[in-house]
Amino acid sequence: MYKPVKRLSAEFFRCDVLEVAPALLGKTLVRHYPDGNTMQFSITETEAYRGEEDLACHASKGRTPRTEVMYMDGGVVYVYFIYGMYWMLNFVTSHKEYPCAVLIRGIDNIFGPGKVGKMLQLDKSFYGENLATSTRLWVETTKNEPQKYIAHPRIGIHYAGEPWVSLPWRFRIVN
DNA sequence: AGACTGATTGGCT
DNA sequence: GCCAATCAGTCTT
Repeated sequence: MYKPVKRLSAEFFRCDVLEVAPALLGKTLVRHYPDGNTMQFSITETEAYRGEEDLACHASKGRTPRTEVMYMDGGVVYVYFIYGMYWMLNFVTSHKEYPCAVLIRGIDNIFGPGKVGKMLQLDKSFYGENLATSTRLWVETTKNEPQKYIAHPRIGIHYAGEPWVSLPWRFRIVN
């Protein structure tokens, strides 16, 4: 049965990041490029960062100019530049004053958040982009059923220590 | 004003 | 497994 494709509303992002992160798997990420082209990608891997108490979350160091957007209501974009090379794409979730975000680690056959950001041609101007109203980046539902996934520990956060390095907060589609 | 670090990637040992 | 590339944000002086 056909189900119309439609953009995810802000409400989709305004619940627990541990619900939103796996729910984004299989959803369609749409990018309208400056050259006029539009491309769609299926989200294949996500990772959850949850509040100041999560020592792997950037907000664990408190509210700063960089993390400010994470303290907004869910449904906006958090991008940051890292290792002098990569723009990382995150969606802010939950509600005001509870800084949580989902890192997009994989889309289609692209594995790795650095490569995702490169493919999407992200830059600082996407900081705070509203996913409900943006004309260049948003997420749509698909006609597919919810995707099966496996949860794994998060990558590249050894500095956070236990229990954060071991929590299965990375979600990956399985066939 | 200067030093350090990192939610990565790709290349080399 | 190790390490360089490369720089904004953050912390220290």
